[in-house]
Amino acid sequence: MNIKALNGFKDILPGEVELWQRLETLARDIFARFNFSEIRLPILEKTDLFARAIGEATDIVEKEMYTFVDKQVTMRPEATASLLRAYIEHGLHVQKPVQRLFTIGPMFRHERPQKGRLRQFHQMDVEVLGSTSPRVDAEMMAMGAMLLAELGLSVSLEMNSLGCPVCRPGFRTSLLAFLDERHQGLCDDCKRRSSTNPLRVLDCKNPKCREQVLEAPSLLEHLCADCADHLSGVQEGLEQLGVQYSLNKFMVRGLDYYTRTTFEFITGDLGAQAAVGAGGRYDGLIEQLGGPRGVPGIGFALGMERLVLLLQQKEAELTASGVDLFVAGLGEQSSRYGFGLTHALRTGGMRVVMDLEGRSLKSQMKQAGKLGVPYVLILGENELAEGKAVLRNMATQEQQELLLQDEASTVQTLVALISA
RNA sequence: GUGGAUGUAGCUCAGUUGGUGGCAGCACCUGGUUGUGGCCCAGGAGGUCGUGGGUUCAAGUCCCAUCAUUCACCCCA
Repeated sequence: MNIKALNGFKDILPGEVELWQRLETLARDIFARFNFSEIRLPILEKTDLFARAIGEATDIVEKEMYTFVDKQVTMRPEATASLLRAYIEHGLHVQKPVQRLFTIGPMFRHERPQKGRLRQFHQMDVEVLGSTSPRVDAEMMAMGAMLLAELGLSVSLEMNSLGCPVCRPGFRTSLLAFLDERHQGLCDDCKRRSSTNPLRVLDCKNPKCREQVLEAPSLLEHLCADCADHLSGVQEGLEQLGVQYSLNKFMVRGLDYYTRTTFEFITGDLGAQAAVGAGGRYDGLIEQLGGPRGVPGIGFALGMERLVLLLQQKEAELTASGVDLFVAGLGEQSSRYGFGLTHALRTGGMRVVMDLEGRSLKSQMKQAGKLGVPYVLILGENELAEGKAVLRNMATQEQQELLLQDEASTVQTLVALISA
Protein backbone atom coordinates (compact mmCIF):
# COMPACT_ATOMS: atom_id res chain seq x y z
CA MET A 1 0.00 0.00 0.00
CA ASN A 2 1.66 3.17 -1.22
CA ILE A 3 0.94 6.31 0.69
CA LYS A 4 0.62 9.31 -1.56
CA ALA A 5 -0.30 12.92 -1.13
CA LEU A 6 -4.00 13.71 -1.39
CA ASN A 7 -5.48 14.62 -4.73
CA GLY A 8 -4.95 18.32 -5.24
CA PHE A 9 -2.25 18.56 -2.57
CA LYS A 10 1.34 18.96 -3.67
CA ASP A 11 4.85 18.78 -2.32
CA ILE A 12 7.10 21.63 -3.35
CA LEU A 13 10.49 20.02 -3.87
CA PRO A 14 14.01 21.47 -3.89
CA GLY A 15 14.58 22.99 -7.28
CA GLU A 16 11.11 24.48 -7.38
CA VAL A 17 11.14 25.84 -3.88
CA GLU A 18 13.85 28.36 -4.81
CA LEU A 19 11.37 29.96 -7.19
CA TRP A 20 8.84 30.27 -4.39
CA GLN A 21 11.42 31.89 -2.18
CA ARG A 22 12.33 34.37 -4.87
CA LEU A 23 8.68 35.21 -5.38
CA GLU A 24 8.11 35.70 -1.68
CA THR A 25 11.25 37.71 -1.14
CA LEU A 26 10.45 40.10 -3.95
CA ALA A 27 6.84 40.41 -2.84
CA ARG A 28 7.84 41.24 0.72
CA ASP A 29 10.25 43.83 -0.57
CA ILE A 30 7.63 45.50 -2.71
CA PHE A 31 4.95 45.36 -0.03
CA ALA A 32 7.42 47.08 2.28
CA ARG A 33 8.03 49.82 -0.29
CA PHE A 34 4.31 50.56 -0.10
CA ASN A 35 4.32 50.41 3.70
CA PHE A 36 2.36 47.19 4.16
CA SER A 37 2.78 45.21 7.37
CA GLU A 38 2.58 41.45 7.58
CA ILE A 39 -0.15 39.78 9.56
CA ARG A 40 -0.18 36.02 10.20
CA LEU A 41 -3.51 34.36 10.55
CA PRO A 42 -4.87 30.98 11.57
CA ILE A 43 -5.84 28.49 8.91
CA LEU A 44 -8.91 27.30 10.77
CA GLU A 45 -11.87 29.59 11.49
CA LYS A 46 -15.50 29.23 12.45
CA THR A 47 -17.49 28.14 9.44
CA ASP A 48 -19.89 30.98 10.04
CA LEU A 49 -17.21 33.59 9.34
CA PHE A 50 -16.81 32.42 5.76
CA ALA A 51 -20.52 31.97 5.22
CA ARG A 52 -21.12 35.57 6.26
CA ALA A 53 -18.12 37.14 4.54
CA ILE A 54 -18.04 35.30 1.24
CA GLY A 55 -21.77 34.74 0.85
CA GLU A 56 -23.99 31.78 1.61
CA ALA A 57 -24.93 31.32 -2.01
CA THR A 58 -21.44 31.27 -3.49
CA ASP A 59 -19.97 28.05 -4.83
CA ILE A 60 -17.08 28.36 -2.41
CA VAL A 61 -19.33 28.27 0.63
CA GLU A 62 -21.92 25.92 -0.80
CA LYS A 63 -19.70 23.10 -1.90
CA GLU A 64 -15.98 23.78 -1.81
CA MET A 65 -15.07 24.26 1.82
CA TYR A 66 -13.15 21.79 3.96
CA THR A 67 -15.35 21.84 7.01
CA PHE A 68 -15.24 19.84 10.23
CA VAL A 69 -18.99 19.59 10.47
CA ASP A 70 -19.10 18.40 14.07
CA LYS A 71 -16.91 21.26 15.26
CA GLN A 72 -18.34 23.89 12.89
CA VAL A 73 -14.90 25.04 11.82
CA THR A 74 -13.48 25.37 8.30
CA MET A 75 -10.07 25.48 6.65
CA ARG A 76 -9.94 28.96 5.16
CA PRO A 77 -10.81 29.11 1.45
CA GLU A 78 -9.47 32.67 1.17
CA ALA A 79 -7.73 35.19 3.38
CA THR A 80 -9.86 38.31 3.44
CA ALA A 81 -12.45 36.96 5.86
CA SER A 82 -9.85 35.89 8.39
CA LEU A 83 -7.95 39.12 8.04
CA LEU A 84 -11.04 41.20 8.65
CA ARG A 85 -11.97 39.04 11.63
CA ALA A 86 -8.56 39.78 13.14
CA TYR A 87 -8.85 43.46 12.28
CA ILE A 88 -12.17 43.71 14.05
CA GLU A 89 -11.26 41.45 16.95
CA HIS A 90 -8.17 43.46 17.87
CA GLY A 91 -9.64 46.86 17.20
CA LEU A 92 -6.95 47.67 14.67
CA HIS A 93 -9.04 50.55 13.33
CA VAL A 94 -8.46 52.39 16.60
CA GLN A 95 -4.70 52.11 16.40
CA LYS A 96 -4.46 53.62 12.95
CA PRO A 97 -7.18 55.09 10.77
CA VAL A 98 -5.81 53.35 7.71
CA GLN A 99 -4.31 49.88 7.99
CA ARG A 100 -2.23 48.34 5.24
CA LEU A 101 -1.79 44.62 5.74
CA PHE A 102 -0.61 41.60 3.82
CA THR A 103 -0.54 37.90 4.55
CA ILE A 104 0.92 34.90 2.74
CA GLY A 105 -0.16 31.32 3.14
CA PRO A 106 -2.17 28.28 2.11
CA MET A 107 -5.87 28.26 1.28
CA PHE A 108 -8.13 25.26 0.83
CA ARG A 109 -10.95 24.61 -1.59
CA HIS A 110 -12.39 21.26 -2.55
CA GLU A 111 -12.50 21.79 -6.31
CA ARG A 112 -11.51 19.42 -9.07
CA PRO A 113 -7.78 20.05 -9.56
CA GLN A 114 -6.45 21.22 -12.88
CA LYS A 115 -3.62 23.32 -14.21
CA GLY A 116 -3.04 26.22 -11.88
CA ARG A 117 -5.72 25.02 -9.50
CA LEU A 118 -5.07 22.90 -6.45
CA ARG A 119 -7.05 22.04 -3.38
CA GLN A 120 -4.36 23.44 -1.17
CA PHE A 121 -3.04 26.52 -2.90
CA HIS A 122 -1.14 29.58 -1.78
CA GLN A 123 -2.02 33.22 -1.95
CA MET A 124 -0.39 36.49 -1.18
CA ASP A 125 -3.17 38.68 0.05
CA VAL A 126 -3.00 42.45 0.41
CA GLU A 127 -5.62 44.66 2.03
CA VAL A 128 -6.07 48.36 2.82
CA LEU A 129 -8.70 49.07 5.45
CA GLY A 130 -10.11 52.46 6.27
CA SER A 131 -9.73 54.46 3.09
CA THR A 132 -12.18 55.32 0.35
CA SER A 133 -9.62 57.27 -1.64
CA PRO A 134 -9.58 56.21 -5.27
CA ARG A 135 -5.85 56.73 -5.12
CA VAL A 136 -5.64 53.72 -2.83
CA ASP A 137 -7.36 51.64 -5.51
CA ALA A 138 -4.90 52.89 -8.10
CA GLU A 139 -1.97 52.30 -5.79
CA MET A 140 -3.03 48.69 -5.15
CA MET A 141 -3.15 47.94 -8.83
CA ALA A 142 0.13 49.75 -9.37
CA MET A 143 1.74 47.65 -6.67
CA GLY A 144 0.48 44.42 -8.19
CA ALA A 145 1.69 45.54 -11.59
CA MET A 146 5.08 46.44 -10.14
CA LEU A 147 5.50 43.01 -8.61
CA LEU A 148 4.55 41.26 -11.82
CA ALA A 149 6.83 43.49 -13.85
CA GLU A 150 9.79 42.92 -11.56
CA LEU A 151 9.19 39.19 -11.82
CA GLY A 152 9.55 39.68 -15.53
CA LEU A 153 6.01 38.56 -16.27
CA SER A 154 3.82 40.24 -18.80
CA VAL A 155 0.32 40.17 -17.45
CA SER A 156 -2.56 42.44 -18.36
CA LEU A 157 -4.81 44.31 -15.97
CA GLU A 158 -8.55 44.57 -16.37
CA MET A 159 -10.77 46.72 -14.25
CA ASN A 160 -14.43 47.35 -13.74
CA SER A 161 -16.77 48.97 -11.25
CA LEU A 162 -19.57 46.97 -9.71
CA GLY A 163 -21.29 49.98 -8.18
CA CYS A 164 -22.61 50.11 -4.68
CA PRO A 165 -25.83 49.34 -2.79
CA VAL A 166 -27.23 52.62 -4.14
CA CYS A 167 -26.81 51.90 -7.82
CA ARG A 168 -26.48 48.15 -8.16
CA PRO A 169 -30.12 47.20 -7.48
CA GLY A 170 -31.28 49.39 -10.35
CA PHE A 171 -28.77 47.82 -12.66
CA ARG A 172 -29.72 44.36 -11.52
CA THR A 173 -33.34 45.00 -12.33
CA SER A 174 -32.64 46.14 -15.85
CA LEU A 175 -30.17 43.29 -16.38
CA LEU A 176 -32.78 40.78 -15.24
CA ALA A 177 -35.30 42.24 -17.66
CA PHE A 178 -32.76 41.99 -20.45
CA LEU A 179 -31.85 38.40 -19.64
CA ASP A 180 -35.49 37.48 -19.51
CA GLU A 181 -35.91 38.72 -23.06
CA ARG A 182 -32.87 36.87 -24.34
CA HIS A 183 -33.39 33.74 -22.30
CA GLN A 184 -33.56 31.40 -25.30
CA GLY A 185 -30.25 32.59 -26.71
CA LEU A 186 -28.26 31.76 -23.58
CA CYS A 187 -26.34 28.62 -22.75
CA ASP A 188 -27.74 26.23 -20.15
CA ASP A 189 -25.38 27.50 -17.48
CA CYS A 190 -26.49 31.05 -18.09
CA LYS A 191 -30.15 30.12 -18.00
CA ARG A 192 -29.47 28.85 -14.51
CA ARG A 193 -27.27 31.82 -13.63
CA SER A 194 -29.98 34.25 -14.71
CA SER A 195 -31.82 33.44 -11.54
CA THR A 196 -28.98 32.49 -9.17
CA ASN A 197 -26.33 35.07 -10.01
CA PRO A 198 -27.32 37.22 -12.98
CA LEU A 199 -24.14 39.32 -13.02
CA ARG A 200 -22.21 36.16 -13.80
CA VAL A 201 -23.87 35.88 -17.19
CA LEU A 202 -21.84 38.91 -18.22
CA ASP A 203 -18.55 37.05 -18.14
CA CYS A 204 -19.70 33.72 -19.54
CA LYS A 205 -17.11 32.22 -21.90
CA ASN A 206 -19.67 30.76 -24.28
CA PRO A 207 -19.46 32.69 -27.56
CA LYS A 208 -23.23 32.67 -27.96
CA CYS A 209 -23.70 34.30 -24.60
CA ARG A 210 -20.94 36.79 -25.29
CA GLU A 211 -22.73 37.91 -28.38
CA GLN A 212 -26.04 38.29 -26.56
CA VAL A 213 -24.44 40.12 -23.71
CA LEU A 214 -22.80 42.72 -25.93
CA GLU A 215 -26.07 44.60 -25.96
CA ALA A 216 -26.81 44.06 -22.30
CA PRO A 217 -27.18 47.05 -20.04
CA SER A 218 -23.78 48.14 -18.78
CA LEU A 219 -22.82 48.45 -15.16
CA LEU A 220 -20.77 51.48 -16.00
CA GLU A 221 -23.80 53.35 -17.32
CA HIS A 222 -25.79 52.66 -14.18
CA LEU A 223 -23.27 53.93 -11.67
CA CYS A 224 -24.52 56.55 -9.25
CA ALA A 225 -22.72 59.88 -9.13
CA ASP A 226 -20.47 58.85 -6.23
CA CYS A 227 -19.42 55.60 -7.86
CA ALA A 228 -18.81 57.31 -11.17
CA ASP A 229 -16.63 59.90 -9.46
CA HIS A 230 -14.74 57.19 -7.68
CA LEU A 231 -14.15 55.32 -10.90
CA SER A 232 -12.80 58.35 -12.69
CA GLY A 233 -10.57 59.05 -9.71
CA VAL A 234 -9.16 55.55 -9.97
CA GLN A 235 -8.57 55.93 -13.68
CA GLU A 236 -6.85 59.23 -13.17
CA GLY A 237 -4.58 57.66 -10.57
CA LEU A 238 -3.70 54.75 -12.83
CA GLU A 239 -2.85 57.09 -15.66
CA GLN A 240 -0.69 59.24 -13.42
CA LEU A 241 1.24 56.19 -12.25
CA GLY A 242 1.57 54.88 -15.77
CA VAL A 243 -0.28 51.64 -15.08
CA GLN A 244 -1.55 49.94 -18.24
CA TYR A 245 -5.10 48.66 -17.88
CA SER A 246 -8.27 48.15 -19.78
CA LEU A 247 -11.80 48.74 -18.66
CA ASN A 248 -13.85 45.58 -18.99
CA LYS A 249 -17.49 46.19 -18.31
CA PHE A 250 -18.21 42.46 -18.40
CA MET A 251 -15.83 41.54 -15.63
CA VAL A 252 -17.64 40.36 -12.51
CA ARG A 253 -16.39 38.84 -9.30
CA GLY A 254 -17.46 35.60 -7.75
CA LEU A 255 -17.56 36.70 -4.17
CA ASP A 256 -20.55 38.61 -2.89
CA TYR A 257 -18.72 41.26 -0.97
CA TYR A 258 -17.23 43.31 -3.76
CA THR A 259 -18.33 46.89 -4.47
CA ARG A 260 -17.08 49.54 -6.85
CA THR A 261 -13.58 48.84 -8.10
CA THR A 262 -12.80 45.27 -9.10
CA PHE A 263 -9.78 44.12 -11.07
CA GLU A 264 -7.94 41.08 -12.36
CA PHE A 265 -4.42 40.45 -13.51
CA ILE A 266 -4.83 38.14 -16.49
CA THR A 267 -2.47 35.95 -18.48
CA GLY A 268 -3.01 33.88 -21.58
CA ASP A 269 -0.33 31.34 -20.67
CA LEU A 270 -2.11 29.23 -18.06
CA GLY A 271 -4.93 27.63 -19.97
CA ALA A 272 -8.25 28.10 -18.29
CA GLN A 273 -6.85 29.66 -15.14
CA ALA A 274 -6.30 33.10 -16.60
CA ALA A 275 -6.35 35.14 -13.42
CA VAL A 276 -3.09 35.26 -11.49
CA GLY A 277 -4.39 37.90 -9.18
CA ALA A 278 -7.70 39.54 -8.51
CA GLY A 279 -9.51 41.65 -6.02
CA GLY A 280 -11.51 44.74 -5.42
CA ARG A 281 -13.22 47.04 -3.02
CA TYR A 282 -15.61 45.80 -0.32
CA ASP A 283 -16.89 48.89 1.42
CA GLY A 284 -19.74 47.35 3.40
CA LEU A 285 -18.11 44.12 4.49
CA ILE A 286 -16.37 45.17 7.69
CA GLU A 287 -19.54 46.60 9.12
CA GLN A 288 -21.50 43.55 7.99
CA LEU A 289 -19.10 41.34 9.96
CA GLY A 290 -19.77 43.32 13.11
CA GLY A 291 -16.88 45.72 12.76
CA PRO A 292 -16.82 49.50 13.09
CA ARG A 293 -19.31 51.41 11.02
CA GLY A 294 -18.49 52.77 7.64
CA VAL A 295 -14.95 51.44 7.46
CA PRO A 296 -14.22 50.67 3.83
CA GLY A 297 -11.73 48.16 2.47
CA ILE A 298 -10.01 47.06 -0.67
CA GLY A 299 -7.76 44.12 -1.34
CA PHE A 300 -6.49 41.56 -3.77
CA ALA A 301 -4.91 38.15 -3.79
CA LEU A 302 -2.20 36.72 -5.99
CA GLY A 303 -2.21 33.01 -6.76
CA MET A 304 1.29 31.81 -6.02
CA GLU A 305 1.06 28.48 -7.87
CA ARG A 306 0.03 30.37 -10.97
CA LEU A 307 2.87 32.84 -10.66
CA VAL A 308 5.36 30.04 -10.14
CA LEU A 309 4.02 28.27 -13.24
CA LEU A 310 4.60 31.42 -15.24
CA LEU A 311 8.08 31.82 -13.82
CA GLN A 312 8.87 28.22 -14.71
CA GLN A 313 7.65 28.70 -18.26
CA LYS A 314 9.73 31.81 -18.59
CA GLU A 315 13.11 30.49 -17.57
CA ALA A 316 14.97 27.26 -17.11
CA GLU A 317 16.28 26.07 -13.77
CA LEU A 318 17.93 28.49 -11.45
CA THR A 319 21.61 27.71 -11.50
CA ALA A 320 22.72 29.79 -8.54
CA SER A 321 24.82 27.49 -6.46
CA GLY A 322 24.00 28.33 -2.88
CA VAL A 323 27.31 26.79 -1.85
CA ASP A 324 30.54 28.71 -1.19
CA LEU A 325 33.10 25.94 -0.88
CA PHE A 326 33.56 22.22 -1.43
CA VAL A 327 36.03 20.47 0.84
CA ALA A 328 37.64 17.43 -0.75
CA GLY A 329 39.43 14.93 1.43
CA LEU A 330 41.83 12.27 0.23
CA GLY A 331 42.23 9.37 2.58
CA GLU A 332 41.31 8.96 6.21
CA GLN A 333 43.75 11.49 7.67
CA SER A 334 42.73 14.38 5.49
CA SER A 335 39.04 13.50 5.64
CA ARG A 336 39.24 13.63 9.38
CA TYR A 337 40.90 17.02 9.24
CA GLY A 338 38.42 18.26 6.64
CA PHE A 339 35.46 17.09 8.71
CA GLY A 340 36.52 19.40 11.52
CA LEU A 341 37.48 22.28 9.26
CA THR A 342 34.14 22.09 7.44
CA HIS A 343 32.31 22.49 10.70
CA ALA A 344 34.49 25.43 11.69
CA LEU A 345 33.82 27.11 8.34
CA ARG A 346 30.09 26.60 8.76
CA THR A 347 30.28 28.07 12.22
CA GLY A 348 32.01 31.01 10.59
CA GLY A 349 29.01 31.50 8.32
CA MET A 350 30.10 29.76 5.13
CA ARG A 351 28.01 27.34 3.13
CA VAL A 352 30.21 24.32 2.80
CA VAL A 353 29.76 20.88 1.27
CA MET A 354 31.97 17.91 2.02
CA ASP A 355 31.62 14.37 0.75
CA LEU A 356 31.67 11.97 3.68
CA GLU A 357 31.50 8.79 1.60
CA GLY A 358 35.23 8.47 0.98
CA ARG A 359 34.92 8.78 -2.77
CA SER A 360 37.77 9.39 -5.20
CA LEU A 361 39.04 12.89 -5.81
CA LYS A 362 37.70 12.70 -9.33
CA SER A 363 34.26 11.92 -8.02
CA GLN A 364 34.47 14.74 -5.52
CA MET A 365 35.54 17.20 -8.21
CA LYS A 366 32.58 16.05 -10.27
CA GLN A 367 30.21 16.72 -7.41
CA ALA A 368 31.74 20.15 -6.91
CA GLY A 369 31.38 20.93 -10.59
CA LYS A 370 27.77 19.87 -10.57
CA LEU A 371 27.03 22.05 -7.55
CA GLY A 372 28.49 25.06 -9.31
CA VAL A 373 30.76 25.74 -6.37
CA PRO A 374 33.24 28.57 -6.94
CA TYR A 375 36.07 27.01 -4.91
CA VAL A 376 37.26 23.57 -3.87
CA LEU A 377 39.65 23.07 -0.98
CA ILE A 378 41.71 19.97 -1.69
CA LEU A 379 43.24 18.32 1.33
CA GLY A 380 45.94 16.02 -0.03
CA GLU A 381 47.93 13.71 2.18
CA ASN A 382 51.28 15.08 0.99
CA GLU A 383 50.39 18.73 1.47
CA LEU A 384 48.70 18.03 4.77
CA ALA A 385 51.89 16.48 6.05
CA GLU A 386 53.59 19.80 5.32
CA GLY A 387 50.74 21.76 6.86
CA LYS A 388 49.42 22.90 3.49
CA ALA A 389 46.31 22.58 1.35
CA VAL A 390 45.30 23.50 -2.19
CA LEU A 391 42.50 25.94 -3.01
CA ARG A 392 41.16 25.59 -6.53
CA ASN A 393 39.17 28.25 -8.30
CA MET A 394 36.73 26.24 -10.36
CA ALA A 395 36.06 28.92 -12.93
CA THR A 396 39.66 29.88 -13.70
CA GLN A 397 41.18 26.49 -12.83
CA GLU A 398 43.86 28.33 -10.87
CA GLN A 399 45.17 26.66 -7.74
CA GLN A 400 47.06 28.16 -4.86
CA GLU A 401 48.73 26.64 -1.84
CA LEU A 402 47.47 27.59 1.58
CA LEU A 403 49.36 27.37 4.83
CA LEU A 404 47.20 25.65 7.40
CA GLN A 405 47.60 27.31 10.75
CA ASP A 406 45.23 26.80 13.65
CA GLU A 407 41.61 26.26 12.64
CA ALA A 408 40.44 29.76 13.48
CA SER A 409 42.96 31.55 11.31
CA THR A 410 42.51 29.04 8.49
CA VAL A 411 38.82 29.84 8.54
CA GLN A 412 39.64 33.53 8.49
CA THR A 413 41.99 33.14 5.55
CA LEU A 414 39.49 31.11 3.55
CA VAL A 415 36.62 33.46 4.21
CA ALA A 416 38.76 36.37 3.06
CA LEU A 417 39.97 34.58 -0.08
CA ILE A 418 36.59 33.30 -1.12
CA SER A 419 34.49 36.36 -0.50
CA ALA A 420 37.04 38.49 -2.36
C1' G B 1 -20.22 17.60 -9.52
C1' U B 2 -19.73 16.67 -15.48
C1' G B 3 -16.82 15.19 -19.92
C1' G B 4 -12.13 13.66 -22.47
C1' A B 5 -7.04 11.87 -22.30
C1' U B 6 -3.11 9.27 -19.82
C1' G B 7 -0.62 5.66 -16.06
C1' U B 8 6.11 1.13 -18.37
C1' A B 9 13.26 2.91 -14.40
C1' G B 10 14.17 9.01 -10.27
C1' C B 11 12.63 12.03 -15.07
C1' U B 12 11.21 11.94 -20.59
C1' C B 13 9.48 7.99 -23.30
C1' A B 14 9.81 3.13 -27.03
C1' G B 15 7.36 -1.57 -26.65
C1' U B 16 4.57 -4.38 -33.63
C1' U B 17 -1.03 -9.08 -34.94
C1' G B 18 -1.13 -11.00 -27.12
C1' G B 19 4.77 -14.89 -27.24
C1' U B 20 11.35 -13.70 -22.21
C1' G B 21 10.59 -5.67 -19.97
C1' G B 22 14.36 -1.39 -23.50
C1' C B 23 22.60 -1.96 -26.14
C1' A B 24 16.75 4.25 -25.66
C1' G B 25 17.83 9.55 -23.83
C1' C B 26 18.63 12.55 -19.26
C1' A B 27 20.00 11.81 -14.15
C1' C B 28 22.86 8.42 -10.70
C1' C B 29 27.44 5.13 -9.43
C1' U B 30 32.40 3.06 -10.96
C1' G B 31 36.49 3.06 -14.17
C1' G B 32 39.56 4.97 -18.40
C1' U B 33 43.69 9.62 -15.33
C1' U B 34 48.99 5.94 -8.53
C1' G B 35 45.69 12.91 -6.37
C1' U B 36 41.85 17.24 -9.98
C1' G B 37 35.19 18.98 -12.47
C1' G B 38 32.57 20.20 -17.26
C1' C B 39 33.67 16.84 -23.12
C1' C B 40 34.42 11.80 -24.67
C1' C B 41 34.57 6.36 -24.03
C1' A B 42 33.53 1.74 -21.28
C1' G B 43 30.93 -0.64 -17.57
C1' G B 44 27.19 -0.78 -13.52
C1' A B 45 22.94 -0.10 -10.68
C1' G B 46 17.98 0.95 -10.92
C1' G B 47 11.02 -2.15 -12.62
C1' U B 48 5.05 -4.76 -7.74
C1' C B 49 4.61 -2.49 -16.41
C1' G B 50 -0.72 2.37 -11.08
C1' U B 51 -3.87 -1.42 -8.22
C1' G B 52 -7.44 -5.57 -8.17
C1' G B 53 -10.10 -8.94 -10.92
C1' G B 54 -11.29 -11.44 -15.74
C1' U B 55 -10.33 -13.77 -20.84
C1' U B 56 -6.11 -16.93 -22.60
C1' C B 57 -1.54 -22.29 -23.00
C1' A B 58 0.45 -17.20 -22.60
C1' A B 59 -1.41 -10.19 -20.88
C1' G B 60 2.74 -4.19 -20.50
C1' U B 61 -0.59 -5.41 -24.79
C1' C B 62 -7.59 -7.53 -24.77
C1' C B 63 -12.09 -6.81 -21.12
C1' C B 64 -14.14 -4.94 -16.33
C1' A B 65 -13.50 -2.36 -11.93
C1' U B 66 -10.71 0.84 -9.02
C1' C B 67 -7.07 4.49 -7.74
C1' A B 68 -4.08 8.31 -9.51
C1' U B 69 -2.49 12.05 -12.93
C1' U B 70 -3.92 15.58 -16.43
C1' C B 71 -6.91 18.96 -19.65
C1' A B 72 -11.52 21.21 -20.17
C1' C B 73 -16.56 22.49 -18.13
C1' C B 74 -18.20 24.57 -13.54
C1' C B 75 -15.91 27.90 -10.24
C1' C B 76 -11.89 30.79 -8.99
C1' A B 77 -6.23 33.18 -7.24
